[in-house]
Amino acid sequence: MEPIHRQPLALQVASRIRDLIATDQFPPGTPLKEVNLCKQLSVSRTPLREALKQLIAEGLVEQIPYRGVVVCNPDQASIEQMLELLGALEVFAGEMACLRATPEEIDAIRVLTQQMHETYEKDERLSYYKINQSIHRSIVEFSKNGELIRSHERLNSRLYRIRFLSNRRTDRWHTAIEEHDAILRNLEQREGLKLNKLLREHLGHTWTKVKDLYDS
Amino acid sequence: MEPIHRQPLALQVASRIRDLIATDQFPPGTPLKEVNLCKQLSVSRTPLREALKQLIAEGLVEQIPYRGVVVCNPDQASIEQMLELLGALEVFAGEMACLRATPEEIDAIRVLTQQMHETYEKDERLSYYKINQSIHRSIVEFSKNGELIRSHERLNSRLYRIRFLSNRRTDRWHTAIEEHDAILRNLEQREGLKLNKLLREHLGHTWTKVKDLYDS
DNA sequence: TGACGCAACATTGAATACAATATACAAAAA
DNA sequence: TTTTTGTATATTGTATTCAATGTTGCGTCA
Repeated sequence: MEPIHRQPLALQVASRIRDLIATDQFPPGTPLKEVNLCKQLSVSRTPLREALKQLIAEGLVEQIPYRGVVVCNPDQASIEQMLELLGALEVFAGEMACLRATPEEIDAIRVLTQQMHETYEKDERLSYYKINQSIHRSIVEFSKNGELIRSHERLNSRLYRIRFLSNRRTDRWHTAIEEHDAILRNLEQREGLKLNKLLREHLGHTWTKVKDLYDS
Repeated sequence: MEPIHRQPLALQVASRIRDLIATDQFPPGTPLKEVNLCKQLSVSRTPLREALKQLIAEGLVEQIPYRGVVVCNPDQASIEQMLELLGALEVFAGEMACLRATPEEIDAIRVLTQQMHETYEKDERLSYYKINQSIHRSIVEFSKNGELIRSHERLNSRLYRIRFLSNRRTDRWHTAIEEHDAILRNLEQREGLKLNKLLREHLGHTWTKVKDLYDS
C-alpha cells in the first residue's frame, strides 16, 4: 500500500509562500513580516518561521538578523550566474537522458513539442511558456538522477518569475521552436554529444532575452 | 566597510551538527532527538529545530513527521547519483575556470598539485585527501560562479564522509596524481575541451572507489 | 537650525507551555 | 498461546510568552 504522505504545516506554508513569490504577488523586495503573514495564513509564528527558514535555504528570500526576511531581488550578475548553472544542469541532463530515457518518455517529449507548435500558431503566450518549461523539466527528469532533478527544480523555481517576464518578447519564438525540433530529433537518435551542443546554444539565448528585459 | 556578520544561534547550531555528522560522531542512522540535543548543546528547542530545518533542506538529515529526524544513510544508488552530479558540476566548473581563472589562481593550483606529490611520497593519507579536496574546490571557485560554488559546496559536504572513507585505498593514488598533473597543464593552456574530457575521466574513478568500499 | 540623546514602539530571537501523534507494553479475549 | 486493544509514555508539532534588538520620532541643547 502506498503510505499516506503527511504534510506538516511548515511545508504547506513554505509552498504557499513559494507560489506567492513565483506569481509575483510577493515581488522582489517585499518584506515578509512574521505577524502579518501569520494572520493572513492563519498559522502561528513557529511554523511560519520554519517555512521561512526553508525558503532561505532555497535562496528565494534572504534574512537580515533582527530585521526580517525579504523576497530576494537578484541583480543582473546573479541571474546570469544562475542561468549559467541552470544551463549546465540541463545540458548534463540531456546527455543522461540520451542514455536513459525510455522510448515512451521520448514520445512524451514529442507530444509536448507538437503542442508547442500549436501554441505558437495560436499565439498563446502563457501556454507556450508552460509547455517550454515542461519540456525542459521532462528532459531533466528522464536523466533519472534524483539529485540532479531536485537541484534543477530548486534553481528553476528561483528563476521562474524572471524567465516568465522575459517571455513577453515573442520574436525569438520561431527559432526557439526550431531548436526544440532539433533537440527532439537528437534525443530520438540518442546523439548525446550533438544534443549537448544544441542545448548549450538553445539555453544560451535565455540570458540574451533576460538581459534585454533588464536593459529596457 | 565590511559589515559585521551576525551569527544567529540557529546557524551556529546547524554548523555544529554538520561537523558532528561529517566527522562521523553522528553516523548515518543516528536519531536526532530534540530534547537530548537541546541539553547537549545548551540551547532551547526553537533554535535547534530551525537548525534541523536547514540540515533537512541540505539533505544531510531526513525527517519523518512525528517521528523525528535521523542522519541520512544514502544507499548506493543515491551516492552514485550524487557523485554523478558532483562530477558534472566540477566538469562545468573546469570549463569556466579555463575562461576566468587568473594566472595567480592557476599558480595556486600548481602549488597544491606540487604539495600533492609530496604527500604521495610521504604516504600521508589525510593530507593527500585534504589537498585533493582543495584542488577540486579551487577549480570550482575559479569558475567565478557563486551559484555553482554554493551548489558544489552543499553537495560535496554531503559526500565528505563517504569519500573520506573510500580514500583508505591508496592503490589509485599514483594515477590520480598523474591525472592532476594533466588537469593542471590543460588549465594553464586554457584548453577547456580537453580539461572537460580529463575531468570526466578523473571523476569517474571516484565512483569506482566508493563502490569497492560498499562491496567489501 | 541642526545634531544628539532618549524613549516608545515595532519586530525578531529564544524559551516555554500545550496539543497532537506515535510507540511500547500490558491486560484481556479468542 | 496469540492477537488485539487500551493506556501510559515519549516525542514531535504548534501556539504563546518573554527577552533582545533595531527603528523612529520627538524634544532638548549647542
